[in-house]
Amino acid sequence: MDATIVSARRKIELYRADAASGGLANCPVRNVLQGIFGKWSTLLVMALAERPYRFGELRRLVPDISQRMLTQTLCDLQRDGYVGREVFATTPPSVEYSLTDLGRSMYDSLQHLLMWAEGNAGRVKAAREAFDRAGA
Amino acid sequence: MDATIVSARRKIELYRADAASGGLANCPVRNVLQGIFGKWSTLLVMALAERPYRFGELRRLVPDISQRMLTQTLCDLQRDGYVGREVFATTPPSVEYSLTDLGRSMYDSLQHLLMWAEGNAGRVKAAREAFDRAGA
DNA sequence: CTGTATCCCCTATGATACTG
DNA sequence: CAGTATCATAGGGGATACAG
Repeated sequence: MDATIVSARRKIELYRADAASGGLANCPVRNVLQGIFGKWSTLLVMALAERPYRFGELRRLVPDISQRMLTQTLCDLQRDGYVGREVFATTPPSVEYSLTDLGRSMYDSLQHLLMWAEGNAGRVKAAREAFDRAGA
Repeated sequence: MDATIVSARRKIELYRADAASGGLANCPVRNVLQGIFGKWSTLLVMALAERPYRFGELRRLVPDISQRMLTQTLCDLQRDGYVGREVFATTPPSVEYSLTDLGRSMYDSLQHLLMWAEGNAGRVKAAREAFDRAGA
């Protein structure tokens, strides 16, 4: 039984840790993951890992996002401690967002998966197409 | 400009790669991530990383999941090439699910984030509570 | 420029019942 | 045992208009 397998079992337990007290919805690991994998969260964290951005800059950088979701996602990331928000009393006012140390730390771990996704997107796509062909 | 920053910029570009052709929904990296971060996907991959499981075993292991979502999530994971499905012609029939090489490879990269989440769930929780206190 | 406030819709998820 | 089919629902997400 190697380290990977042991680790997997431990994580299942953690994932299910609070199953007794209200179901998996209260699981701490799951709570963290849900904050990271919103539709826009990962993309914004990636952007802010590059450098701080202002609100409008982010909007231009990610043209698909609605203003509502940009505000909301940034607020969620700030609430989880990944993103810091600094207001400058210019006229008109400007707001700068940046990764906190916690956010940077999280991003370091997230990167492994991002790189994997980047390198294996073709394989996954091929698997999907093969599966769909077989079904049809 | 260190490797992390360069890498971040590259990923943003990849994330947005197909923005022209139908929006970020067609982004290859995003497509992969969405398959991994469904509500139950990660948990099932973690379980199957430990050892192969039969359908009923998984259901008992994850009592919160509905039968419908267990079937559907397993099917999605199979479609993406992460999970293999083997039918045994016993009576009554039994079906065994296991991670493929692709699934194992993906899980190796996912693990970094899972370990981070496990080790930092407390920090994130504290950040949320501080944020909510300030707002209230 | 940086947000809030509404309204609306659609998809992911769940509950339940039925089948090979 | 291992699914399918059907119906119902909540909430994530978008469009638009307004505000400090």
